[in-house]
Amino acid sequence: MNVRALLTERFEAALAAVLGEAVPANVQPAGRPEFGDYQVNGIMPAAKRMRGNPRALAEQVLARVAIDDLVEPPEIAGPGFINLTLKVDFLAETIGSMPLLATTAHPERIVVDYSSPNLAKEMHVGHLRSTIIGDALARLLAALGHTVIRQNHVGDWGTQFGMLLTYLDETGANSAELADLEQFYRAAKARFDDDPAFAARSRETVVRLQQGDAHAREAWQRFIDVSLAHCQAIYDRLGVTLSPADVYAESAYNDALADIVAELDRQGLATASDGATCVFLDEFKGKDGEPLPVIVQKSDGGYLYATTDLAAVRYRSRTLAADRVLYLTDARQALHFRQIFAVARRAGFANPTTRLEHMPFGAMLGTDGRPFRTRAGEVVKLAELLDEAEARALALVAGKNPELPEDERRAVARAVGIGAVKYADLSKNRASDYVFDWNQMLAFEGNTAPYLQYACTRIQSIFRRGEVTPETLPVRPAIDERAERQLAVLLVRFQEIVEQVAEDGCPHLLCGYLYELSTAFMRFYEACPILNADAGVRASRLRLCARTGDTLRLGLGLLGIETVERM
RNA sequence: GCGCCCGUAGCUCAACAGGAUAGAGCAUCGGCCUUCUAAGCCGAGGGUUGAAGGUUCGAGUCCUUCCGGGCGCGCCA
Repeated sequence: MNVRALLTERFEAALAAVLGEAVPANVQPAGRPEFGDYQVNGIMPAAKRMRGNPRALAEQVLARVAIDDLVEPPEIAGPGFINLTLKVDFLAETIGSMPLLATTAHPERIVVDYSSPNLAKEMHVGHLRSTIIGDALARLLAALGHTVIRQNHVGDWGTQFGMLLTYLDETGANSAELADLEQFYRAAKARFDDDPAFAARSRETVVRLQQGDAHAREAWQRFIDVSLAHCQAIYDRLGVTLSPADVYAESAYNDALADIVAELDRQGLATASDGATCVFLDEFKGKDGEPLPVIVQKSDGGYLYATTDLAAVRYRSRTLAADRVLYLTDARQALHFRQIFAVARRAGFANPTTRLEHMPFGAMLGTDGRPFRTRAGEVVKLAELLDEAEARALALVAGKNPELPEDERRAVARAVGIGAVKYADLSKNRASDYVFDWNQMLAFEGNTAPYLQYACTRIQSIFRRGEVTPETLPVRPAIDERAERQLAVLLVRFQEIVEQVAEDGCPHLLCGYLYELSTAFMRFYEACPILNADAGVRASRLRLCARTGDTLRLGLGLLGIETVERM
């Protein structure tokens, strides 16, 4: 149940009845404990528009609003806030009988375009954000009952493939030698830069490849297969839900590109400019107000990523029948996607009802605050990052809990290490730049995955020790102590947080919530004896534990983070 | 030059639609393990939210100017 939405609905109905028009109630979680659990902030702006007295309006609204099943008698505070305190009965009933997460009444078909590495190179830290944030959103949207279509738009067709295939051809490299893609890429690049004849052959190879030359295609396929296998190994290790079936590569759009340009031309949107084919839209101006082009075909006849992205929009909107398409890419591509979406709308490649949303994320910075540049030899491969994370976690687990058997210790280290890496990324607002810092990422304290995982194990441990199964517990908890109440109020907020993340695409909100929930649980755990309490209280507190554990596990699950029995 | 994003405690980050006294973690200092896992809990210090104006009952949030950083701007993706 979405408590915030419920309160908003009730207050907006009352506001509409009083004012005769719809105005936002702006219900938010209360900023301070003394203000209750939620506060209504919409009275003051509404009163201002009506040139009325906010407190008087608040009284009128309170006379009309039907909320006594949910909250204690509300208070009007300050210039016109309404403070709401949830009834203990409502908290107990919600925790006792409402599902953790209700599915949406309006399921949609949602394409999530994420990860999308370039297959010319091995995956590195630069691919982390798209992969991890995208996967969390895909899981979360699916859990809300939407139909999620994952699209891994891998780069398998760029000009650098000419260089790689030519080098592959010349060296006759086998699969084992290809295993280190990074090394292979560097060697090919060095050759390309040093040897003009090799560079020329590379460019010819691109042309042959795009013409469908059998030999070139065979070598290309061999290379792609190796590279994709690398990616899949990383996905499996990360616990990312992408599979080979989700790969829909750039090359898949090849056959549509000519038609995209032809269609733009047919509609009079295409303009020849310096030999290239461009689309100019009024809303995009460059310096001195001169129009900014979207180039869809080069002067040599080749197509560009803009063309491919337009074809992808059309495929997703028409063929996949998406209601919504989410693009998880670098913020640097913001202008590109604004242009693509605008052109796609104008040309009718996207149905008018399809929502196209770029969900950008910030740049990768080093600890010095400078942009994290991928100079040759300085990229951190994802595989190495994950090795390091697991090794650090293993050392920590061994120190903290030496009694754990070897195999379990390894499993815990994996969950903790991988979880820490994913959570470090998920817990930060994706719009901000991202400081890549080993120590920060692998510090297992505070708002981190291990803290949340630890809270889960504490709960598990209580049930083990008490030899209690949650099914035997009473449905409704009694909520008497302050720590119990604070925990309960957070527990009933889960639905509203998940729905907000689904809307905004910001998993850090869910992270913040889960962390807050965990700290509330830790305080409850310190303040309220559970197993040693009298039978009635004990059962009630175990019910709160069970609900907290279920919420944490589900929440972490939506983020793609594993939990363990003990650690 | 034009445009987009960013600037919050020493560091890394929050602050949800303009709401009430800007919050966490790390680091620093001080407490708490003979009772459910101390990866924990409790407490202390630490801020002119880059600067200056403006809008209003109220601004970290909106507007203007400036400073500082990042990125983008015709045939790479």
